[in-house]
Amino acid sequence: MPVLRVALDLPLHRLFEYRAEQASVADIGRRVRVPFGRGEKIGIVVAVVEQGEWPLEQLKAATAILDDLPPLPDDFFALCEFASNYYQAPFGEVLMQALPVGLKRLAAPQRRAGRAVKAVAPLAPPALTAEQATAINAVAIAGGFSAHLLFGVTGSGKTEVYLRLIERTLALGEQVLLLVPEINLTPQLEARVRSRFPEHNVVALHSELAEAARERNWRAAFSGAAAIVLGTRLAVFTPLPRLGLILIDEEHDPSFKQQDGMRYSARDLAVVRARQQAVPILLGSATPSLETWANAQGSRYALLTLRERANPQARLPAVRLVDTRRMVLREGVSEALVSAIRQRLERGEQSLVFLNRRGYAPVLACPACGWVSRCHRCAANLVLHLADRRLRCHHCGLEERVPRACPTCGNQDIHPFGRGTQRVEEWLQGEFPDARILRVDRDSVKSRKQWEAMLDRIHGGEADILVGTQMLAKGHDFPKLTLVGVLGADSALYAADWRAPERLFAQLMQVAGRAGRAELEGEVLIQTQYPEHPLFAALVAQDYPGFAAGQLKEREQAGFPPYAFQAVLRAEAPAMADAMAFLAQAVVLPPVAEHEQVMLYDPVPMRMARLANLERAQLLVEAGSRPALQAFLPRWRAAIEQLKQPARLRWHLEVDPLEL
DNA sequence: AGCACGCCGACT
DNA sequence: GTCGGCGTGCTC
Repeated sequence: MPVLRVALDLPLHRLFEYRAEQASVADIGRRVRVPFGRGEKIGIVVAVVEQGEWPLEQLKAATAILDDLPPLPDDFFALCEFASNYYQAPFGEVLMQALPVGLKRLAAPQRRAGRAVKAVAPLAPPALTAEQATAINAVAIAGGFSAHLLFGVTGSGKTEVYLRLIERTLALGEQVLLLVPEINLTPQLEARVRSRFPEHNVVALHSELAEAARERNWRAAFSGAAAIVLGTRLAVFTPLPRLGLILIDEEHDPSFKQQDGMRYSARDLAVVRARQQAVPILLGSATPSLETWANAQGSRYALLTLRERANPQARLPAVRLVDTRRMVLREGVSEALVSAIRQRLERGEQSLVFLNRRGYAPVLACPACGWVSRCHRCAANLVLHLADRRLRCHHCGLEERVPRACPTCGNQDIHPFGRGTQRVEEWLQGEFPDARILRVDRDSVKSRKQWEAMLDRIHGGEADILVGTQMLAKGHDFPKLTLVGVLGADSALYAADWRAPERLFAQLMQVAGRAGRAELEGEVLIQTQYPEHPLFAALVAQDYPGFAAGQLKEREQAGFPPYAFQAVLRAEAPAMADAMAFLAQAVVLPPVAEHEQVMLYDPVPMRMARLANLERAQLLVEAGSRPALQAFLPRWRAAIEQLKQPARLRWHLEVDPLEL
């Protein structure tokens, strides 16, 4: 009697066995309906054996092996198995999160016919620069697995390199996986890919797609009908029978890291997948992550640099610092920036004021008694949103109305402190009464539809001044935009997070790239109290390699990644003492003593110590090598699972955390 | 993760 | 006298 070994979507690191008379090894990779507890579940057949580990008479019979889909292939299992081991996530959970929801349901709802995709007229490809040709060739001639970093500033023509490589891959009859940070923010790339390959089926895979569309596209990818899969991090798991190339655009972007459930890096898994399937992978960025840059300086990745601008008419914007130390600012805005904006208004050009803080002011406070608007569920302030007269917590979503007087002492004279986009917008409107100002942040743009409408308005010249957060920094070409002003950049310079400079540099390079495409010269004005800071010097020189070298040196001296390998154990509970006590037990578990190359730090409350009424603490684990860390984690995790779990405590492990 | 069973407080 | 709190243990 054949026995099925089945992976189920459970937080357990083991498989379950079922009897199945008709089963054979051909069923490995098929979904299966099985009785579980008093109900039923959908699982995936991982193995079919003659003799299971459990006595046959204790096994239940599988209800049905589903064959509406071909079996999931070996390479899919291999990637999931790697992810399961590397991130300490249960295998069944990893497998199941990789499938569209429709395939995990017991009762399959009837499917409707898919809509046909409208064809677009193809565009003539532009001529290549020498550097582009070299890069394309380097990827094309490498046989089997090869990893490359395509390093080039905005406008250097990275996309054209992607498109040519896609073209070559399609010509070989192979499929392309193109991963992007957030598809909603980059409709231009999707449009460009579609219009370039009108003969080929391009499908999108991201979490904002409707369930049915996502399943349809996933099936098209799996069946081989789709030639190009354009997706966000979740798409890295998509089974592709003829995968020939993986591309990762904006590889440094933090959104490639999943922040809940299994906390994986889609970028890192993509490299693993490329190696497993012996295909080339190309990571593109103007400001690579320091991990990737270090790999490209060493021998792991080949470095392909695009120095020239693909459009020779487009010049790099001039980046200037505005030293605000001895300046009178009005609402945080310098006279230099005001007059630069005025100039643009007179010339009929657009300006962008970048401030990565939404709302009117980050806090409302009473100068008489020291009261500040606090969130009672989080260790955070409530942000003043004057547009709808609410105080709002940006972490848990708590909302309150704005009090007229101080809730503690009754003082009527309470003030907003600091500035967000709403306040800057309001002030600029007073300063430039005739200018059309558009605020672009998550409060003014809530959906993809609104975002597209906003982009249309900007492109249609309906705005003179844009005030916005990082939403505006991502790859959009605004042809009439010639000035970028940056406010509030300094806060990242003295942040406790040692990755903050890396993120700030990337963000400022990206937003600077918005200025002066096409024929008009661009100018970037960065207001700062630290004009001598090396980060700004590198930014003015637009010298990423110099900046990266400095950062890597600091990281090496401090023993931070990529020169150390980290994991964190986090615990959250209603009482901080419970979270801390749990971590204190974990520090002294037996495997800790047996792994001398692994160092465990003392448990500490997290930076955001309270979130949505839960107290949070964490414990950092560090090793000098990845193998040392990887040898330790499974044993430690198993021991943690055996611990008595205090009531209402939840914990998780994160490998390669981006934020501590 | 669900979902049972299993013993101690405020309610019809 | 019960409804229900969540602690503990199991699921092939």
